[in-house]
Amino acid sequence: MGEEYQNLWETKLFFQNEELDSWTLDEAISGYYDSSSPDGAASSAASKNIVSERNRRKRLNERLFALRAVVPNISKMDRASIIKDAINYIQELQEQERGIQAEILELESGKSTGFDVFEQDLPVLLRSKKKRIDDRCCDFGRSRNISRIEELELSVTSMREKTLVVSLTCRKRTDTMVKLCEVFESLRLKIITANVTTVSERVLKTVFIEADEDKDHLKTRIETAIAALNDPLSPM
Amino acid sequence: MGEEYQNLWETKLFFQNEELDSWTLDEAISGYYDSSSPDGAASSAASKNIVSERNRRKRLNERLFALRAVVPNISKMDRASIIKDAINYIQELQEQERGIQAEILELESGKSTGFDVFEQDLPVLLRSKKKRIDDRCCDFGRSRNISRIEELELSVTSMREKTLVVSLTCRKRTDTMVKLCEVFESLRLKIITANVTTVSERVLKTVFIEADEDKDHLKTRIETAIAALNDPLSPM
DNA sequence: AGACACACGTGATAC
DNA sequence: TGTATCACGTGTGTC
Repeated sequence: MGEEYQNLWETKLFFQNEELDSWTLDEAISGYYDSSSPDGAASSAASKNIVSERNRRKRLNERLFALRAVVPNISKMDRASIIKDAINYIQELQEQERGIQAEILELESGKSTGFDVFEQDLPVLLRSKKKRIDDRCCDFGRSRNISRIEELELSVTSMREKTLVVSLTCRKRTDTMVKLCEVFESLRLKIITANVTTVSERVLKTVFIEADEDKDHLKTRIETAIAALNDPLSPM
Repeated sequence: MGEEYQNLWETKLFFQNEELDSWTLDEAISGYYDSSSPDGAASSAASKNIVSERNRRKRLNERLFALRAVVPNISKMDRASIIKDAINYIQELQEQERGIQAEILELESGKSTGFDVFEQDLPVLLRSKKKRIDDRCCDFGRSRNISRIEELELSVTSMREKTLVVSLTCRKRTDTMVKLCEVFESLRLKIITANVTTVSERVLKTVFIEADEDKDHLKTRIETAIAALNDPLSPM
């Protein structure tokens, strides 16, 4: 079905090119369409235009053909479908690139050889006491930059239909994990599973989300939410 | 120069769409070109064809526009140039992908100090390929020491009455996480909460346990269980 | 002027 | 049958 259609199209292109190669161009034009122009100059110009336009179409088809060649899994051989599939393919590759760049960023930022123990390993009781101490520190630090989300690295990748993966790292400050959880609480997301870990003075959080939302859109939402948390007084 | 050309083209498209939106289509056709067709049916068919063709061109231009949008560093706004740049861009991305695949292969087989990536952060395409590599490694390693618990670091701390915290790390091999879970299953512990994460080719596991058991005793139990898993043939 | 790029309408053709 | 796509020649516009 689609296969025959492809063959048809290429056959058409083939004949077109064959005409151009085998015939003298002026002959082809004059023999085809000489109902007008007793004037020789005008005829020449018209034929020039015709052959030029023909070459232009030929080039465009060749490029379209080449585009189809570099895109795998082309469904239909439509002109529009070719471009559409190319767009989708480019977007896939771009997603890959972004994810991997984010990973490399993480890789470079958190190059700590040894790995220390995690705050989350502290027992709940101790942590509550610790929190009270932190709160006192917070009273001092509210006007400073304690309890902010610092050195954030955020990447949102779409896994498959309806599933997004948010993976972020930031400096480990007091209540950073709590603040992160509050941020994701405020976004009202459909969280499939989430994981928060701290290692080498940084917090790593990974969240699987079920959503139709665009990944870039979600990313900006998270960024704005974190920005609002970092600076609650700013116009939001 | 190229900028004005772009604007020109988009203006043309704009007018084209405006015509389609503001006029009645049949009016547009008949008012434009009514030199033929005294027959009403034929005229209708012709106009249908005309509007259909117009929509087709419109769609194609939209797709071409979208293609231009996803391709960065577009030099000229030519139709042909757009497609050409898209092809070049795709080929660049494909090269990048190959390089990164090689990196991942190294990363997977060798030791990387830094801190890499959650496996789930890898894009889907790469993951499928990666999985195939993993499977191959598995086939080679089954008879050797793959799927063992290697380079284990284990600590058991008693938190307060009746609560122990096990925190361990080991190399990340195939099925390491599964094996770890099996170990803790076999110990019949009363697990409050557990967390497994992989970072920098290592697996980190933290388990909160409710037990009266002595922490050193639990530690030796875990060690022997892991030893038994690593060498099932030994007298256990 | 000439070269180039585009949109348009039209007929042919395949499903 | 009608509804898709396509190539073609042509007119129009810009550089």
